[in-house]
Amino acid sequence: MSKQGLNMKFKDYNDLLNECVNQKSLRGGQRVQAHMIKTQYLPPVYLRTRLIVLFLKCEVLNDARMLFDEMPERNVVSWTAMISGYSRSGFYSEALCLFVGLLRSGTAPNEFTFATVLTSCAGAFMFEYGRQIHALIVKSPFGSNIYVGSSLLDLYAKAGKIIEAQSVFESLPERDIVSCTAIISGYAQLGLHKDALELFRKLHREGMVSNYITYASLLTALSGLAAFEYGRQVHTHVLRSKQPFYIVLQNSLIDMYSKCGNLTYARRIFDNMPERTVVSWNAILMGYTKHGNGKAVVDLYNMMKEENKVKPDSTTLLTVLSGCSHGGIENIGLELFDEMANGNDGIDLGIEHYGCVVDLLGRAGKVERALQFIKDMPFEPNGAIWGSLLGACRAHMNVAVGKIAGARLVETEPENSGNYVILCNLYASEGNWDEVRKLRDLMKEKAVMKEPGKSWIEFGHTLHTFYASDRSHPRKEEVFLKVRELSERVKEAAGYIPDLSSVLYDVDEEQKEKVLLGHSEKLALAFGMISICDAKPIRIMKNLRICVDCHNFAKLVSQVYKREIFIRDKSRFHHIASGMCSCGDYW
DNA sequence: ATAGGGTTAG
Repeated sequence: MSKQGLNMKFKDYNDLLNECVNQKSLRGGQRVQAHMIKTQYLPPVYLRTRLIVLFLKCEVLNDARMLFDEMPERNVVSWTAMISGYSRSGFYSEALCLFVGLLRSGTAPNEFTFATVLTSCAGAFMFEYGRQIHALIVKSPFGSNIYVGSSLLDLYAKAGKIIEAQSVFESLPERDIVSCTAIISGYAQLGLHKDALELFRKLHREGMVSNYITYASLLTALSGLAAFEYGRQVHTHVLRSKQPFYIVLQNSLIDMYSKCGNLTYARRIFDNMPERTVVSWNAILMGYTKHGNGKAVVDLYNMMKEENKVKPDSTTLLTVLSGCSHGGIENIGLELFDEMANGNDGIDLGIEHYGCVVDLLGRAGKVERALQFIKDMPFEPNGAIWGSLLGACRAHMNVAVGKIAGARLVETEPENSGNYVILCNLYASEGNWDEVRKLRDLMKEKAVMKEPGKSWIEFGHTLHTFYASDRSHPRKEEVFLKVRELSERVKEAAGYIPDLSSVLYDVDEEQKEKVLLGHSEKLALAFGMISICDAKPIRIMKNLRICVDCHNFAKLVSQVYKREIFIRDKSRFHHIASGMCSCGDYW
């Protein structure tokens, strides 16, 4: 800026600032600002706002805020720019505070403001506040704006109100790829994977042109369904469509393949990535964790630290600890926890990380030490912690500690029926039938019906779903006969004894066995034995944790029929072959 | 001038 620049006017400043915004030049903006001060030029609202936008773009939020606070007057664009700056950087509550300031100042928000502020509500989990803003929008002329609409439906979806989200989506005067992706991902994020997939297919038929965000959301749903064939089709399609291969999409592919049981494909994508984020590492680590491959988890974690390009986050640490536990390398896990707790990574450990240590100690049979650890830890133990300890007590038949954990669990989560089952088994093992009876009464009174158990299996490009004692499948007769046949055969050949203590209904023994044979994973297994060719392994998915009896049943089937079985339950993969399971019977 | 949807974990 030379001498003749000293009497610069609005237009000159404006041109200069536009140039700076385009080039994202912070220094340029600062020079313009200094020049204005030097020449005592008082910039109008418009130019001040341009400068704020530039600072926000360069991520110097505090400088932008200072300019904003110094403004003698503001218009809706200045407010909105500042609000969206906070929102983009994740300072949602700051953004919401400013929105309140805007309303107080008597400025009328516009469609840009509403779109931004709804995103902030979702980010800050302030759904009730979002609903109030929705009421403002209804009174405003912006209800039919597509940006406002997609932001609003996303807010409802993230609040778990999918019906409201769907109705906002349907009321949109027009649809574009963003609003379509928002509703698909809404279903996927809520675990309504089947609905997400169906909606995707419908919108696709209607001509939706997907982009990489749409595919990432779709892949979340396919991971949940473990729909391997479909997932692979999406992968090929994405490759063929020659979109730039975004990291987010590769991350979803890693997750999809590992949740479909194909770690080889997942690892191939991971290895070939030119750039990785922490999510890429977490996704592949989680894959090995769920498959019980503790060594691979630790190797990868070391590789990550050696490479030193991507910093681990708290999810990484959690996954690594959980990987050591599921992978049966308790000592290494405990060592790593000490390292983490001493702050090498500068990440605060949460109660979940301490929960992993309880798992590690419990799995190693150090149940008393686990109890002591819980007493010493800097958190108030919650249901997950006591549940983990109770699981260890069941596996190692430690009735004394089990009573303590069980008592605390019945207090903290009286509605969880699974806890009663384990506790009853423990008391039954020492013949304390009085206590068993009391617990059953308590359970009848307090426990609620959990999510119904279901299992599914991919065959002939279709997912076949089974519920407990299901009679809806077209081949049900065949399936029931096959379950009986399997049961008789493993009884004879391998001494299968149904674990009747897992059934808590008050019915006779014959009925109990019937209940056990009706479990959804046994139905899916029988269906797989009928329909899938002998050479192929059977892959079953289950929405809850597999029960002890079904686990045992599958092991014996694998032994007697010489068949490889993969079961993905809520917590991990069980790779079952020759009568043994990769989980080491601890899950 | 200012705006919406996305990947891992529990």
